[in-house]
Amino acid sequence: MDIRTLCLGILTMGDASGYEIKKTFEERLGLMFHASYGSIYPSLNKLTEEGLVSCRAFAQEKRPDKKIYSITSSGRYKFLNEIMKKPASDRFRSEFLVTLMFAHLLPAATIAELIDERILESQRKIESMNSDCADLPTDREQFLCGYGRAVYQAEIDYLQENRHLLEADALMGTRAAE
Amino acid sequence: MDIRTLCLGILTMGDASGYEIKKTFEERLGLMFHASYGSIYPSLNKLTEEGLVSCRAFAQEKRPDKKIYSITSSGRYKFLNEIMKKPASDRFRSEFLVTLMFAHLLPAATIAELIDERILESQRKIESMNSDCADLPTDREQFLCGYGRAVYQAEIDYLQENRHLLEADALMGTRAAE
DNA sequence: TTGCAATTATATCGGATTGATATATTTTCT
DNA sequence: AGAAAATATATCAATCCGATATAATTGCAA
Repeated sequence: MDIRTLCLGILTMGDASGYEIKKTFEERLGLMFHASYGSIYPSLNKLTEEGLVSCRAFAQEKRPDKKIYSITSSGRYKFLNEIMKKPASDRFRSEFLVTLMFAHLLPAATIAELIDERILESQRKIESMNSDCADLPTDREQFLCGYGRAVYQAEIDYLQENRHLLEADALMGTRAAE
Repeated sequence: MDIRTLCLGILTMGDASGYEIKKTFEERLGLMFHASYGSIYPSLNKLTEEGLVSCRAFAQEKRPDKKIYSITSSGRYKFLNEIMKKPASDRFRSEFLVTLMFAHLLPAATIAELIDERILESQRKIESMNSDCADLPTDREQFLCGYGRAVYQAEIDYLQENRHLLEADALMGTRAAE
C-alpha cells in the first residue's frame, strides 16, 4: 500500500485538491499514515495518467491552475482491491526510544527531562483528542480516535510507573562514561 | 537521526560486520527502528570515508572480504552529539489502521477476521517478549522491552473492548456499498 | 553420506518517500 | 495598514526500502 493508494482512498470520501488531500492526511489519517507534498503531487499525476482519477483544472492568472481531483470507477475498483489485501506490518520509527536505548551515554538529568516532555506531549495529544473525537461523524472514526488515545495513555502509564528503572541505569552510565 | 547514526550507535556496543549490524537492528532495535541492507552497507561505506568508523577487511577467496567495523573516537563524539539533540516525532505507518479507516467498504466478516488475526499476532509478540525480556542484560533494555509489551497489551485490550463499534459500522457499509 | 534448508555474508538497484525550498495570492487578525 | 497565517502548486536532492544476486558454510534429517 503506497501513497497513491491512500490518495485514492481519500478521494472515495469526496473530490479534493492536492492541498486538501494533504490536510486530510494530517487531520484524519495522522495517527496511521503520513505523506508529504513531494509524494502527493506526483501520485496524483500518475493516477491521472492511469485513469484512476480525473482532474478538472481551473485556470488562474499568475499561478498554477487549481486542480480538483475525482476518483473514477476504475479507481474505486483498484482501491477496493488494494484494501482487501492482507495489510503489511506496521512500520514504526521512534527517535525517542532510540535515545532511551542509549540512555547510559547521557546525563541522568537529560533523560529525566526527555521523559517529562514526552509525557506532557502525549497528554496534550490525548486532551485534543478528547474534544475532537466526540465530534467525529462515524463510529468507525471514533473507534480509531479512541485507539490512539488508548495507546498514548498506555505509554504515559508505563513511563510513569517504570521510569525509575531507566533513570537509575542512566546514573550508573554517566559515571562510567569516558 | 538517520541510519548512519544508528549504525554508529550499534557500533558503540562492540565491533561488528554489516550482517551483524542488521541482526542487531532486528533483535534489539526491532521495536523502535528498522533498517535494510540497502541502507546499512552504503552507510558503513560513508562512515568509513568520513573517519567515523574504521574497517578491517579479511580477504577471502571467491567472495567479498569479510569486513569488521569499529567506531572511532570521532565517531563516538559524533554519535553523542546526535543523541543529545531533541528527538524528532515518531513516524508510524499502519496499513492495518488504514484498512479499518475504510472498513465501511469491506465485508463485515473480513473486518472481523482482520481484527482476530491482529489480536493473535500481538499476543504472540507479547509471549515471545515475556520469555526474551527477562534475559536482557540491562535495566534499560528490560524497560524498553516492557514498553513494547505495554503498548501491545493496550492495543489488544482496546480491540477486544471496542471492536463492536467497528463491526456494526462495517455491516451498515456493506449494505450501502455499490 | 548425501543432500537440502537455513544461516552467514556482501552488495547493488529501482522505485518510493521525505523534508526543504520556491513561489504567490488571499484571508484573517491586530 | 501591515503582519501573519492559510491557501495552493510544484520540484529536488538525499534518504531509505524491498527485492534481488551471489556464494560458502553449517546443521540436520533421511
